[in-house]
Amino acid sequence: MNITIRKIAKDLRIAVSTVSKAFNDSHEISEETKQKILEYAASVNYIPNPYAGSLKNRKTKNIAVVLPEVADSFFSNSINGIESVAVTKGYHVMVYLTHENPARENSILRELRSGRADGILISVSTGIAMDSAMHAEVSKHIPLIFFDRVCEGIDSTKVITDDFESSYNAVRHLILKGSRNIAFLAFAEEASIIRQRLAGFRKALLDFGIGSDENNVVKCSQNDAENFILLKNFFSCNNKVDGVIASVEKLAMQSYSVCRDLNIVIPDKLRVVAFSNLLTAALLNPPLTTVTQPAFEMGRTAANLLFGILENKKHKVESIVLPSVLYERDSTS
Amino acid sequence: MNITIRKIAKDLRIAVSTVSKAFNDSHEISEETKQKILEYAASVNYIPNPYAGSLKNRKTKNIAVVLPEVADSFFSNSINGIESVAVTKGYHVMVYLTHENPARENSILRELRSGRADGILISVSTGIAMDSAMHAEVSKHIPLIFFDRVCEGIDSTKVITDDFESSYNAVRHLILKGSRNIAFLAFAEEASIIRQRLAGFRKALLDFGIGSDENNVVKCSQNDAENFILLKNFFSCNNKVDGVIASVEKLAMQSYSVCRDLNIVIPDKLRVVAFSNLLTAALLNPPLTTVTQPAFEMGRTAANLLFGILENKKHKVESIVLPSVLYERDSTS
DNA sequence: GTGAAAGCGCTAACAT
DNA sequence: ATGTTAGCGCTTTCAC
Repeated sequence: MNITIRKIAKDLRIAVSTVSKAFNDSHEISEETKQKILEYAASVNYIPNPYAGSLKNRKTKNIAVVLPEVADSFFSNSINGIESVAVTKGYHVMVYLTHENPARENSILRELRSGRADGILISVSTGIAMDSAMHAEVSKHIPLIFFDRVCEGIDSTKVITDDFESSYNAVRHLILKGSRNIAFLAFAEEASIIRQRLAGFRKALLDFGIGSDENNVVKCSQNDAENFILLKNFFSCNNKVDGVIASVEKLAMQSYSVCRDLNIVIPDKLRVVAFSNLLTAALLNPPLTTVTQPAFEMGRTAANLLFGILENKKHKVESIVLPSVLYERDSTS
Repeated sequence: MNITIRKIAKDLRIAVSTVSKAFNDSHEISEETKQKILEYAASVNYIPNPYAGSLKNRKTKNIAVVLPEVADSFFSNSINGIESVAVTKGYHVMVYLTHENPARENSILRELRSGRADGILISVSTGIAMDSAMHAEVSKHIPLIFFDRVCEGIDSTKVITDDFESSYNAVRHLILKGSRNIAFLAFAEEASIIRQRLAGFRKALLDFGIGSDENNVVKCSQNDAENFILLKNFFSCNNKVDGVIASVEKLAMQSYSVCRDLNIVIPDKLRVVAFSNLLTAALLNPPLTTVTQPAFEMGRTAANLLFGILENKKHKVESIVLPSVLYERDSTS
């Protein structure tokens, strides 16, 4: 059996409440007994059960991080950001993966209403409506903060990046480098980030008078194999396309593979810029120009916001925008 | 206030124990009342508090995954493997990052004795002794399974890969391709995996009569900036080196950067093979030959083993070895 | 088949 | 300053 507060009390012949108060550093306990208790506890290696107290004060010191996936440099770095502040606040991080499956995401959120964690940090998967009833409902019961991929229609705190502007800038960059026929590889148009990036793309085409050809928006799917074929077809059949915006990392990788197969030389024949946090971007062949999201900072900011809410209950809904940065490399030279 | 079992009992004018039993599908409850209770519960959206029961039966349905880092393709993929089985078993995954800091790792393990999670899956950080007292102690109190980076001296279940053999094979591969002066970039020699990989390296040099020159083992540090300088010096000063084994992904990336700076052409002047799970390995310049660990499977296997222990208490200590595979690419052609 | 009551480990009134 | 007691939400004997 584990050692409990009650056992300590018995061993020391004092009341459990005294022991409890000693641990909570209550001022109504004499320094002397406090010391005695702490020392004894340390000697028997006492570690409080975190969930016993949680029953009363409903604080587990756990937070849930809900993500589409983890094997992705954006998400893994945002976990780093979240963890960096969780550690300092004494919180524990639970990770939930939705694998871009709305049904799975909903069931995770439903479960999270149980009180398993005190708050939620979420980046919604594609297919989740911008006013998802489940997300709205859950956020009413437990502090929930969206980051990166948000439900725009729900009035909850959000931490996002300037997708519209950075997409606009990426397109302008391609145009300045000489591209005139630019394609946008859209991953799941329902996602907030993709909508924004697509809007920035269209606005740039318009502003620079390149003409927005709807055919230049390639609607990709969730399936890697399908996308590969899709992209192969697209690039084979549209050889006037001389610039491409990959709206997510995966699509950039696939574009590289496809171009290699098709002997399309980047950037000579096709310039590529991708929304990506890949550490290896500079080592690719050719080095990849990226729009890089402040993943770590977004995670850190979202976590800070959540702990602010958790610690003093006052929930001022806010929307924070952290800028992405364009790293110019050889794929657009 | 949240809806509880007690409220349901009151609303339905029955005893709490009856409600509890209904949820646990007890046979001593009539189908009729069971139905009534379940329906009512669903209608009011009842979700049991997971930690209330945990006080009695000490089962939280949480497992802790302790890792050196998460922004690494091996670890993120092993999380995927772990999650894939946790989901089917109804377990929740808590992620702890040690950042290769033994002190941090020990404090995490200490905390984990609190009962916050039912079991632990851990890949130890460098600097942790192979017979770490803390790890040994914790594993006596709570099911703990090592994966990949283990404490060899502790008698606990482990899931590893064939580091010695795959390292040996990687060296042989370099030799067959023509390399005669092979260096080993060692990341933290204390780590179990590095020791094994180093041993495989030395054995191969011996077997093929290439002569093991201790100077060819570069002891790298945890610090990226330091390593960059270290490697730059090494490659500048040792231009007879014509093959290199990067014992971890990071060191491969740094070698690529260094070679680019030094105008060392891979593989003409230097062949490179790296222990790595990088998805982009094939897209690098040049495509990188890798020894790839079965990350997903290792996570999945470790999790299955843990749930086995958790579910029927019988703990037969075992050591499972899953093979890595060598992907030959242009960096060693 | 259903209910009453004790108790899991802890906190927080409320005494003393 | 210290002790008593009543829960938190649930499970689990043990009665009925």
